[in-house]
Parts: sequence; C-alpha cells; structure tokens
Amino acid sequence: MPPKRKSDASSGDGSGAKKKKLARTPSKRESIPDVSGNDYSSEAATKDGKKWNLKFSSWNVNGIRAWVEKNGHSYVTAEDPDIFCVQETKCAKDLIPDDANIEGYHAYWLSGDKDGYSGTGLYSKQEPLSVTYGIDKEEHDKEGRVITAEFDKFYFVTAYVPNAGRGLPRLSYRSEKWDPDFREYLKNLDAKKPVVMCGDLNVAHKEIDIANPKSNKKSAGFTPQERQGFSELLEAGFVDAFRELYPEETKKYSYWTYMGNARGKNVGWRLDYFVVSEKIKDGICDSLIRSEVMGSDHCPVVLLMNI
Amino acid sequence: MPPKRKSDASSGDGSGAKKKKLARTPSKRESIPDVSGNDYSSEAATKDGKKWNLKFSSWNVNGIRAWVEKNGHSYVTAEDPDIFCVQETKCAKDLIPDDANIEGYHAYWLSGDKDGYSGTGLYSKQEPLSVTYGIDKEEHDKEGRVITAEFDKFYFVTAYVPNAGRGLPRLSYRSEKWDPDFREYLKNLDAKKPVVMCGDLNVAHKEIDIANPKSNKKSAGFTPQERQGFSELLEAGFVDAFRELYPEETKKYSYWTYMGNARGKNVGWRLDYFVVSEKIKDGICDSLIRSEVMGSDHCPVVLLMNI
DNA sequence: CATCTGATG
DNA sequence: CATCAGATG
Repeated sequence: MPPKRKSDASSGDGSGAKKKKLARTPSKRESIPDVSGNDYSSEAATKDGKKWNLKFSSWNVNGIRAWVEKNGHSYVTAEDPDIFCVQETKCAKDLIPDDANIEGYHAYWLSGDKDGYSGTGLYSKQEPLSVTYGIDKEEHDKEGRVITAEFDKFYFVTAYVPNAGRGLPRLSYRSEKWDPDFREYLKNLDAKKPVVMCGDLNVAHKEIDIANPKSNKKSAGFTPQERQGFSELLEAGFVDAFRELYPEETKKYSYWTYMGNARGKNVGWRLDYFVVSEKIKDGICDSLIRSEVMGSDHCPVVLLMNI
Repeated sequence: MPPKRKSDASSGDGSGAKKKKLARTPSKRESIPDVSGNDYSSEAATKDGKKWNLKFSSWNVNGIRAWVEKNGHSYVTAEDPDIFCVQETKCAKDLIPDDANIEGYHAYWLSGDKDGYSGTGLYSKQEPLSVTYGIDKEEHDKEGRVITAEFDKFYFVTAYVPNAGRGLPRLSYRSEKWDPDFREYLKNLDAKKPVVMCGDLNVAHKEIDIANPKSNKKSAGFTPQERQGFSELLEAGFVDAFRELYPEETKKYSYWTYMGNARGKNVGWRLDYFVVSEKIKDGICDSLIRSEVMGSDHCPVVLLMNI
C-alpha cells in the first residue's frame, strides 16, 4: 500500500468543529523545535534490499495546545511521515487548535472523559478504510488512549498506555487489567491482518532502555510487572522494532523528565515504541529516535517499513 | 517623623525563613517594568508651603512571585518610598521570594489560610513601633488582608478589601460585615493617632472613578452597596487623598482588566487609594497614580505628605 | 487575560 | 519541571 499522496487535508471526524474556548495567547517563549536544518531522508531498506515505502512517526506531545504554541507541528512537515501519531494531547476534540490540522493529512482525535488528561491523535496521508476508538472494553475506553486505523494491508494502532502513577496507585490496574486486555486486542487484530502499533507504552523494557535501572525498580514504568507485561506482548507474536534492529544500542531514550536537566544529561527512558507483528518484521527498514527534536518531554520516534 | 535612612534590611517577621518550595524558573517573558528613565522626584508641598517629608506607595501586585519575576520590585527602588505596601501577594510567608526583600526596608508579610489567595505586605524604611495583623475580628482575619504599623505620629494601615466576586456571591459579606467592621477598626485607630490607610479597596467610588459606570452598576467593585460603604468610611472622618487634591480629574485609574487590551484603551477603575484621617489632610502634598508602571493588572499609587 | 493551586506525569 | 483544569480576580 504505497499511499496515494493526495492533498485532501480534511479531517475524518470533525476536527474543524468550532472551538468552545479559544486557545491561550502563545507565550513569548521562543518556538522550540527548529528542524529546518535536519535531514530526514533515508535510503534504508529491508535485509533483502527493498527500500522503505512507508514512514510512520509517533510523539508524546505532552499537551497538543502547548506543543502547537511551541511550533512542534513543524516537525511533522519536516519528517513527512505517511502516518503520524500523538499521545497525551490533553485536549478535548473540539478544542484542538487549528494549527494541529496539518495540510495533507486526515486527522482523527480521541479524548477521554477527564478534561486535560490523556488523549491521542492519528494523522494519515491516505484515508484509512476505517478508524475505531478504544479496545472494545468499557472499563478501559473512558480515557482516550487507543486509535486504530485499518488499511488495506495492515492495522495501524496508536496507544497511550496508562501510567502506574507516583507511588504506583494504578500499577495493578495497568499490569493486571490493561496489559492483558490490550495484548488480547492486538492479538485479535493480528489474526486478521498484520499490525503496526506505536505510542507511549509507559514502560522501559530492559535495563538497556533506561539510564538508571537500579534506582527505578519501584518507579512507574520500570517495575517488574510492567516490564513483564511488555515481554508478554512480544511473546504474543510482536517485535520491538528498534530493539530488533539495534539489540545492543545503549543510551537511546525517548523521554526525559523536565526536572534536573535530565535531557541535557541524557538521563532518560525509552518509553516510545513501534511494535509490529512478527509476520512483517522482515519489512522493517529502520527505526529511529529523534532525540534532538524538542517540544515535549518526549521526542518523536520513527519507523520505516516496506509493506 | 522624618525617617532615619538606615540601611538595615532585616525583616521584621522572619521573611528570611527557608523556603519550603523553590520559586519556578522565571519565564522567558521580558522583564516588564522599565522604570529606569522615570523621574520620581517631586517638589510637592502642602497648601501652606511645607514640602513633603514622607512618601508612601501601594501596589496590588497580583501575585508577588510573578511580580518579582517580572522585575516589579525595581519600581520600589526607583520610587524610593518610606513605606511601600503590596496587596494580593498570593503567597505564604515562607514562600516569599528572596528578591522581594528589598534592601533598606523592614518587611512584614501576612497571608491567609487559603494558599495562593489574597495576602498583603508592608515595607518600611523606619522600623515601626509595632506591627499588627488583621482587624481583631476572627471572622475577617483568616484571609491575610490588613497590616497595621504604628509609628510615632500616625498609624499606617494597608488593606486588601474583599472582592464581591463574579455574580456578587460575597457582596453581602463585603458590604454588611467587612465594610462596617473595617470602618470601626479605622475609627478606633483614629481616636488614638492619625491614620494613613492604603490599598486595593476594591471599589470605584464615583462615576468619575471608572471608565464604564453605566455597564458596571452590577459589577463587583461598583455596586451601590460598595460605593455607599466607601462614602460611609469618608463620612467617618477620612479623606480620599487623590480626590481631595483632584476633584475633577477624569480617566485616572489604577486597575485595568487584562482582558481585551483594557489598559491600552484606558478602560479602567480607580480601586487603589490613600485614605487619611481628616485631621491630617492638610499634610497631603500630592497623590499620584503611576499608570505607566507595568507588572500587574494594577499600577502603583503614591502619597506625599508632610507629617 | 492574568495569578494561583492541585492533579498528573 | 512541565502540562492542564478550575478558582479567583
């Protein structure tokens, strides 16, 4: 499915709706992402030499309104992915800023019941065959966490996985309920067509995926339970695209707390992933972590595939 | 009492205490008050030719932490008053930023029970004989609104008068309880020594004191009840220093809502006053409204006296 | 249209 | 150390 590069930028679900409330005036803070000098081209190919024909990107934007004010969306134009996903939009659909509707993409938005919390978005150049929201479980689907887009040859899923919270108040929900149910959801999709799933999975899988493994064994995102949950997802027939290609690569992170200049010191976590069905893993061409791109406490991640 | 210009900057009530919490990093916003070119000297004198020997200034700072980040305190150094008062500090005593302790002044802080709400401060070059907090009425004294400093020849009072609120939820409290009790408090002081009172009195007294009298008759700060309360205060033996000197002066305001560029259009209210005992009104030399000084939605006001 | 807090991450 | 909401002005 090499997507038709059509220029219809209309939004699939009413993202052009009137705003209830105006966005705040941009702060005088400088626009943070300056991606103008970056080279996002790539000649990456599969092991058997097929060049990529689809580019995907995912970014936890930590508030899409703030991200737009910081000119974060300029990254999307520069990266030019076929599909771009955002997590933690923290914004009701009707309040998504106009500038978040990027020319050339169909945009799909999901938010939860609680204002300013969670929320995801999916942009696609090609219009999906269908778009669905949630994972078909009432219990999980009030927080705007999962969007699924069906294409001819695959399902594309973006997820913002529940954070276990400080003091781990939601660890049991996360690891005993969400993780198994989300895994089942993906397995069911995978039984029909291959799956590409991306997003902030709120777990650093192995010690190699976090700067300070020792001191974080009881921190949300690095507990044994959460790490085990990710292992079980992979065992269910999926691969972590970045780690598949770069099994030994250290110090590659996609999140740094804003506190204590963690990003400057690269004291980070790899929380943002592309996870793909094992049956299409040979289509992986490259998996990239755009750690230089500013605008959030996470950076974008990229997957190049030949499908 | 021409104050001894001593340089002891110690704070009268522990304002040097350790902070529980650090102030946020200053935003990148430019420092707003640039008072460096302003001439705050004055040759003002009483009607019978006595030059002022005391300068007082008062400013509703709308959050002392934000005000300090905006370099609002540079105004104090430039104005160089003998006593400077602030209202709406919105800050517990222990969290007052270090930069709010201005060299050459004793500082006294009061905050209420509710964090981030109300709060007043008083700076004095000369150390007062005593400083008291509140108006001796349990009912009123939980919101950090009044500081009284006793000097040799007068009492100095600063007040942040309760706002009646949008939809006037606290109008009855304000006009039936606070206003009479505060008036009694001042009358009792005045029975002992003359009083200079300043602050955000949260009322525009007459039509001349507000840009849009017609449309604000039901707005907090311009209801008949609040205006009447101020009239009754004056009838109890006090004068509005600014209006005493400038009975016909129009378009002089000390507050403009941040909304709709009201300040740019001078759509304002005169809410900040110096009110002095009638018996010392002949000591008034000048009363000034520093409407050019930025850093809050209010501007500073000044009183020059010979006492 | 600002200031705060408190929840959240 | 950020985001956002909601209270307050």
